Amino acid sequence: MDVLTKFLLFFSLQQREANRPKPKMGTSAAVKLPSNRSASGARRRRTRCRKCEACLRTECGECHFCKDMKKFGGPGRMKQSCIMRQCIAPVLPHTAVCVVCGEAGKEDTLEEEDKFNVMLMECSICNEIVHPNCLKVKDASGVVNDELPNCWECPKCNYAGKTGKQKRGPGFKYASNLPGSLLKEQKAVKEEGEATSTSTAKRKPEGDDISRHRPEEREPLHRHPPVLTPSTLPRPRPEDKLRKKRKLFDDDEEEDFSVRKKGKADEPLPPLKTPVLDSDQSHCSSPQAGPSSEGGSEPQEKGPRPKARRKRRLPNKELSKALNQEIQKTEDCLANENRQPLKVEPESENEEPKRGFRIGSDLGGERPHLRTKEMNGTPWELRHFYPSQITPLGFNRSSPGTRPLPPRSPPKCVQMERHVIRPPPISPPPDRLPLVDGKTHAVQREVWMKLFGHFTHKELCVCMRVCKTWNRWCCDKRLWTNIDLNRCKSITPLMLSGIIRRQPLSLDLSWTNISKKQLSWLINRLPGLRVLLLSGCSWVAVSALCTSSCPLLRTLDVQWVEGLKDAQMRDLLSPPTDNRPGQLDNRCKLRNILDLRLAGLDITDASLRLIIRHMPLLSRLDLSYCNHINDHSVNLLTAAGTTTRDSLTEINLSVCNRVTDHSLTFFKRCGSICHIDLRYCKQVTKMACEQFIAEMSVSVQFGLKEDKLLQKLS
DNA sequence: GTCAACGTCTCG
DNA sequence: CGAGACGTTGAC
Repeated sequence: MDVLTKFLLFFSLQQREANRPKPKMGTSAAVKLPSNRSASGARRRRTRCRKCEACLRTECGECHFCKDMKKFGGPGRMKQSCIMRQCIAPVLPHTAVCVVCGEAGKEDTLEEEDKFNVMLMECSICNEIVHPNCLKVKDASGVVNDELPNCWECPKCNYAGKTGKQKRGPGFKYASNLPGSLLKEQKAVKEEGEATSTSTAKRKPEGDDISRHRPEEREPLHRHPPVLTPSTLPRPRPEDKLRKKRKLFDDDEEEDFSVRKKGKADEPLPPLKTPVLDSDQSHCSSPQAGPSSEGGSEPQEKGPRPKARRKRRLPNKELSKALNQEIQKTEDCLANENRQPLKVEPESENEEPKRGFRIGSDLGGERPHLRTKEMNGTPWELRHFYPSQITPLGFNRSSPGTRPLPPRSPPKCVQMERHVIRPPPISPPPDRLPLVDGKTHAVQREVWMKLFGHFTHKELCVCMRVCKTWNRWCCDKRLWTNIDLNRCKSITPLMLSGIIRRQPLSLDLSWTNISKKQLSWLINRLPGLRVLLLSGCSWVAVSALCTSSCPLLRTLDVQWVEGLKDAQMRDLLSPPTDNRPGQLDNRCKLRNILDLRLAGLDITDASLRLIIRHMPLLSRLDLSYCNHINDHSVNLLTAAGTTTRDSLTEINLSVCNRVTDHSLTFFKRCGSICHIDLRYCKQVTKMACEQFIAEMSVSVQFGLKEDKLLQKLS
């Protein structure tokens, strides 16, 4: 598609957004909040949008929360939504009404441009829900938070200079579930990015603000419509995301165009502006407010929000790098994005002058999902705090805060850490590529898919930046069944998010520095994972498997894991010790393992006994370079009554110097053995191997593929 | 009234 | 600080 086409697409998306159905508002009967709940007023609980991909999914039945549900045999105590169904854009309840006029939102009755003033907006700081039109304070401007539908920082709070944190009432949840490490990392990442983005972030808001603010009061002037220039095209940048508005309700999954802000120097491409901006306002429909910036933690910081751009350190590998980039960009776009400021805040000067941020924001609106919630329902904060940053794939994006802060100090934002998890898209991707003229490209998706199937992951990441449709297509699980991050030094939150989005069947994290929390977080969100390669990782990280569930895991590679010995194997293989009601599953979490790779570990027969006991389906076992493995170990594995005796088809004992010829006699008992690797076993002789072949020939024909490498012939 | 699950509290 | 528990809200 050419740029123009993309833009057109963008516009159409915006329009859609504008037209998207709004939640019905309840009647005035709805609960009313205390009129003065200003700062601490109780917040209305939000409810599912019922339209996002997450809401449309069925429960996975495998996540932690599903397992707690009575319907899945759990105790039902946790009362939490399935992880995969956590709403991306929770809406105000139907019963919500304006604290001023007592009426529900009326956005359905107006055109896009006017909707904003008549829709209910919840202040993320004081929690007040009002129609912007009902506010008396006209001078001040509110800052819309795109991350969450109908959310903003109301003019009063803005004017007061409150920061989200300060103001934030008790209602804002934090993503307490997220792995701290992830968060931290993200944070770090963000900060890096933010440093650069600080100004931007704020700006955005500003720009946005301007545009968004009540039309009447303020002129749309502020907003500068982004100029589209061919060059500007769509690469989604982080910031863009920020800016984008999210379409809250849209079903589209990924959107992708991102517009660039004009002024970013960073951008590779010249900044674009979208002409459409104005229309963006319409986006407001789901304005979100969030204390944007506030990362919550420090009020001050808000000001200088980091720019959206993230500069994260990229992993060494190209793929990881590409993945990261792709994630960032794409997701930005996708993600819903950014908050849009309604008006310009009184802000600080530091910030950049309002630029036409909005541009980006508009675009951004496309994806609702982005706003996914966090686990346990803490998504809000994320959104509020980092509206822009939150993206499905990448948690962190540094997004600018809504409000500009004075100091540029790097934001610490504690809250920034929170991150939103966006479930993989559930809606079917478009079958054809939309063209500028409204028609579609003749070549169907499946044909493109065949083409994409020949690309490397790195190339796919590049393709994902081309346009929204390609983004969607290139994210197809079929193209990412195996994600290889082997030896990628830095596993970033964005990468983790990207992995979740792609739901690979096989994941190679070998020789990475992944942390326990990251791995735990990841595993819990990859219920369909079949192959997990963790060789060379630390035991601390691998220990995440002790508490995480990966029911379909078939292949586990923990070779050369530092610190993994018998005691650790026990922790890994032992069933959960929690016998409280509801914790019914006391079977080994790795009971379905078929292929276990333990090369280079200091394990003894104690571990083998556990393996025999807990892995009844074990077919392939790699014990190479295990110095404690000896003939007795082989005897155990092949003893009468053990499941491994019949299930083992391949065993690797190469470089096990304590194994002798005697082990070969034990293997004769194995009914299914097809491959025995005894290479470099000093105490195994070629003669013994030949004798084994001769004796087995009665029933099974073996051959020596290499010296001391026995393989069944056939 | 029932069911789902949000958001906060509590405990380890 | 994170995970779990649970009161309560919101939808139907």
